[in-house]
Amino acid sequence: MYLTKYFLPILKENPSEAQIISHRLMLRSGMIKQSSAGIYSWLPLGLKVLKKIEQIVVEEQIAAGHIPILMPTIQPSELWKESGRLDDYGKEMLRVEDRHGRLMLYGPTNEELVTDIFRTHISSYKDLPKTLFHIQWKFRDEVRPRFGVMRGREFFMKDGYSFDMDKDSAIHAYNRHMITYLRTYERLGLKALPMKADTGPIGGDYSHEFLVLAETGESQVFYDKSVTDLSLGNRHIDYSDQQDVADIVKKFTQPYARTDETHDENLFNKIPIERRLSARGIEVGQIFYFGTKYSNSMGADIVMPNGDRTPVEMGSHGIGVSRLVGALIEANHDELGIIWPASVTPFDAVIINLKQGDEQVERACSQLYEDLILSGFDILYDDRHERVGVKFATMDLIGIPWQIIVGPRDLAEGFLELKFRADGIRRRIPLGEGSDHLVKALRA
RNA sequence: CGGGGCGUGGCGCAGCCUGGUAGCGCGACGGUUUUGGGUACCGUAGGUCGUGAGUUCGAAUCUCGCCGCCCCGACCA
Repeated sequence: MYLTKYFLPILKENPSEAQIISHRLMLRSGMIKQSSAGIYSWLPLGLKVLKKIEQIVVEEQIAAGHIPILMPTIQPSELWKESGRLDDYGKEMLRVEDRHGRLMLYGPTNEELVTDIFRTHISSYKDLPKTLFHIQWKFRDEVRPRFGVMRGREFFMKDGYSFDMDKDSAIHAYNRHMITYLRTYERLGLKALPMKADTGPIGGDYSHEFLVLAETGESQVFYDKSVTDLSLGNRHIDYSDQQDVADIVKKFTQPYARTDETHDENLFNKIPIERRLSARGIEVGQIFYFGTKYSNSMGADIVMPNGDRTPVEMGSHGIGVSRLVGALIEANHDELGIIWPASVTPFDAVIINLKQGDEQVERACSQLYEDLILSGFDILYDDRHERVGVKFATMDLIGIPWQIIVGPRDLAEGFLELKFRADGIRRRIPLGEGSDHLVKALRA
């Protein structure tokens, strides 16, 4: 993408409404624009990141055998009357009336809808287990939205719903989700710790939430340092192996890790003092097992092998996709701007032309651009007629991991410069034939 | 929802106390500048000062209502 043809509305100054760093950087780098309190438009750069996160989330769900669907944002209130949540949910639920005077609502979550889908089409244990998920915009009319997309009213979220014939199988679904989530966060380059959670308004008695440690987090968390050393790495997961999956989950949930809601001072004090840690955390996901709460009230029964009818066992599992954009920035930035992890960066590299208008340099830049695009990279080419300082500052701000710097001085000697955003280190690289050197460096 | 603050061109702000129909910086746009770390010069466009009512000869400035936005708290993915 040639920058002069793109839409990247950079702000030089901090908008006064943004207090925390991720919110500021998202506004300044032209990722989002506020539409009203807690509601945002996603501009090109922000949308690319949002979609990349979404893609990773989807891939990990599919890898575990979970099935994508898409449910609507506007839901009929009748289903919520059935489950009993129409009154329970309170003012957080945005209610609207259609032209016929029928009460509708903008979904804050989808248990009712998915249960309705399930009960009309599935009625036998033979069709189980099944996990349906979707990634859709949700709306919760927060009293006080804040922190930009991290606590908006409208938010993009993956929510998955598991259906199983018995509790054993449902717990396996729960465990499976925990691993898919851990994998997802690892791919995003985030350290997210699973913590024993309160079940909140959705109800149930089995729940973990995932927290990214960051000073601006909204929750106080307490944990055993040993939990931060755990990671899945590249190990292969066989999701059908119930025992193996349970063992992995056990390893990750064994060490003490709780938010202030479930914190138990006595248990915490049993951890050796040098491993006893407390910090702030951003919640980026939560998983629940809640049994038959909805299947019971909504009549989602299945026929068991012995012919008995019984309410299906359910769980729900959510990852805040739009919130993750903010969380990622909270975890990856410096005083100059954002530093994107390679997995979600809006562009793989940017070509900075130090002397726009110079025929040689322009030719070299376009050639590099073509070569790198052909090699499969997503490249931004800063071809603006701007001072170099402006270009460097802009690219540091938007946080593209690699900056390919091309100027007449180095070019005359057959070199260009490659700068890594994260550490600022620049390397002089021979232009060579084509862009082999670059491709190698970018893939490293 | 309780407490506090703010609403003046795209962004950041001044002017308001001591009423006399708007100003600065950045940005945008058009030129010149060909630049190795937030750009130099010239020029142009853009605001009925959130909104409604009131006071007054006259309101961005004073009074009241309403709306919006931000911060702290309670709440929340």
